[in-house]
Amino acid sequence: MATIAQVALFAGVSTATVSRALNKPDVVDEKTKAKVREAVDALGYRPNQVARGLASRSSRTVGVVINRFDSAYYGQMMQGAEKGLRSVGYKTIAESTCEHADGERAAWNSLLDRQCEAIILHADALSDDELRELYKARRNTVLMNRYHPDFADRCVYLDNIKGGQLAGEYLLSKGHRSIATITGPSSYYEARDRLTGLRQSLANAGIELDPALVEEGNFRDDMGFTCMNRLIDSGKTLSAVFCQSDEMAAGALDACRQRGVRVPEDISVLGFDGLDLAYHLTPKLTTVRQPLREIGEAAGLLAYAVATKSTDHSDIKRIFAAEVVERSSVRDLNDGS
Amino acid sequence: MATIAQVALFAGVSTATVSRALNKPDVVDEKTKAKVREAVDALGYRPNQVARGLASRSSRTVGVVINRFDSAYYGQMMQGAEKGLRSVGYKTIAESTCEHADGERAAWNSLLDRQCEAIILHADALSDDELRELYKARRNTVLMNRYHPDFADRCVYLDNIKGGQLAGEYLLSKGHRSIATITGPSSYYEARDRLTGLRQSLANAGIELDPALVEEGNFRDDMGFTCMNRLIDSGKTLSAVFCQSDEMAAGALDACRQRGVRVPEDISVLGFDGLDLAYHLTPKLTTVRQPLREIGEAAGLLAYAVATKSTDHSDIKRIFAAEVVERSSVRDLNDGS
DNA sequence: AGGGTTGATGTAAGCGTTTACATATGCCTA
DNA sequence: TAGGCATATGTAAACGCTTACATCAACCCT
Repeated sequence: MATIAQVALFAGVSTATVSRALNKPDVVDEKTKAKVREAVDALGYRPNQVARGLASRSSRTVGVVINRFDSAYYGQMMQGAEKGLRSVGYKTIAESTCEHADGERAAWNSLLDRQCEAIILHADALSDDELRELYKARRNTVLMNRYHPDFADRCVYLDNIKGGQLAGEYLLSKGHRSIATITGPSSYYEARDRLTGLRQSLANAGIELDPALVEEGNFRDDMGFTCMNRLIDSGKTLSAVFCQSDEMAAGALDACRQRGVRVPEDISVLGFDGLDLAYHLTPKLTTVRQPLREIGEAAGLLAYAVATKSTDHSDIKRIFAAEVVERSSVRDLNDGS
Repeated sequence: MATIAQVALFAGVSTATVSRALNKPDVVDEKTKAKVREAVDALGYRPNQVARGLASRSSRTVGVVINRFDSAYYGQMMQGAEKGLRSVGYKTIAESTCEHADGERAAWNSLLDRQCEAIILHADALSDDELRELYKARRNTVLMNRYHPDFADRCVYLDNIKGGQLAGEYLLSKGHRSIATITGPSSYYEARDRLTGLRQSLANAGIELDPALVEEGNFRDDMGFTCMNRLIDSGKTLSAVFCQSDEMAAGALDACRQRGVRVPEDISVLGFDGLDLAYHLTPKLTTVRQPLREIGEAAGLLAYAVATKSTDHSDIKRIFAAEVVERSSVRDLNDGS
């Protein structure tokens, strides 16, 4: 609770000298520094970072606005972002929005009011147009795991098209030809991209994705359940279904179990995300993993670069690639032949 | 980026009046307020919360130090805490520590330097003695889901003894008599308490817990796997095992599957925590749920009370009760008789 | 010896607010 | 009409730092 003035008094120097001794040690005399150190220790002085921020107009803080904390998906990105920021001495002030556009806007504003030097936004609800407005108003926003064409250099994201391709190629490589998919909402570009990627990979193999085999879900497990049931009811032959999220895959697995279809013997199921959840499912889910922690960390680093106005941040990775984590929910059809 | 001085100039009043118009509207004239409002709108003025905090010496911020964000367990508490804090207009500045005592101490200090008015600590690594020191130094710390006898009124936590009892009583009610348990590390009071509770409930039914049937795990799934194997290998008869975490239960389920013991036909498995994970396991795991979001929210509210030095916070719930969430991993032995 | 460097420190003006205190105006009452 | 009291506003001093600028001493060079 001691102030810099008290330290200065104790050490018999001016506050400016104390400040310099602490912040730019090379410009102050060794003996003076010793006196200051002594005073600091004696008084248990710790600089008030808020005052420091006000005076130096740099809060060393960035805001994170995120849908929610209590899901592994967001949690991993949050973890990565905070880690990245912490590694450069920045603090993370976090706000959840419960998937509400008003919440996202309000959080963005109030974090700026707190003098956050940059904002990491995981915007689910805000439209591209609104994001453009925000970005115009204050150019210090970083989009985490979302791509926006107008400020691509402020986006850290997964290449979803490649992710979809990877899913398709993997299934193809295991001998699957009749492939179904349960997508996310078509209003999400992630969902569209993954579908596009899947289509492309099939097309490369001369296969067209049967429209009757694509069900639109919402990334959540109950829709995985519903869509899988629809797929089964359709009576179409299908050997594999690619779910655009692990949660939907979990629902799909439940549906299969209830209907007596065995996974992977009768139908193979491939997930997407690579959450811990996938590991705990039965059968253990083969899935396309997004490197969420890495994406979060990169977003943190990019936010730091933005905050410090460092012009060159070409060293920060912004586009990430998915990878398949092979477990036991996809059958290798080549084996049996 | 407008400052209060510019607003004052624009409105033709003093900065003090602008400040009052914004913060205590009832003491300023209606016409003046209108002028101020106009100026605020015209200039797009938004008060600098950092400066405001410095001047009024209240940052309206509390710090949360937590092990990590990327697990459902911590995520839920984090979600609750942030929600509680947000509901009273406070910001959450969060730091993860990766289960490291140094990290917890460093985070605690640096958050205080940032003028957090209270700290919510989920301390895993810090010992009771160290916590006592911290608390002595600054009495504005709240312990989230941890109990410390020396400052019980600053703790929000689950009644783990009752939780253990509940587990025992539930198993008993389903007709189980040979009960095994896989505990957390005995260095954790939670683990000891849950075990105590289990013992008590069995004792009430005239049963003594067989020491050979208690395995010490570490709350994580690999140890659940290992311990379950040991239990099976022991050759002892047991009809149910109570795992002190859902993760360990997941591991235990895996072990059973590998060894060909059916759950719940051959052995029943009861979890603890009530994470989403439990729902996705096969069979769906019956578990003793801790209300983690509620605990987090209460911690947030208590932190607020501490921050505002409100003397009476008897309305804030501090001790929470677990509840069993019934699913399909525990067999009802009464049925078959 | 005088002028120019260099290095170390002090002085004081911010940073953008809040707030105690002073001042001014109008109104009521005796 | 003077005194007292509200009410509304302004003045200026904080809050705890940083930092541009001024100052001063010591040293070096010609």
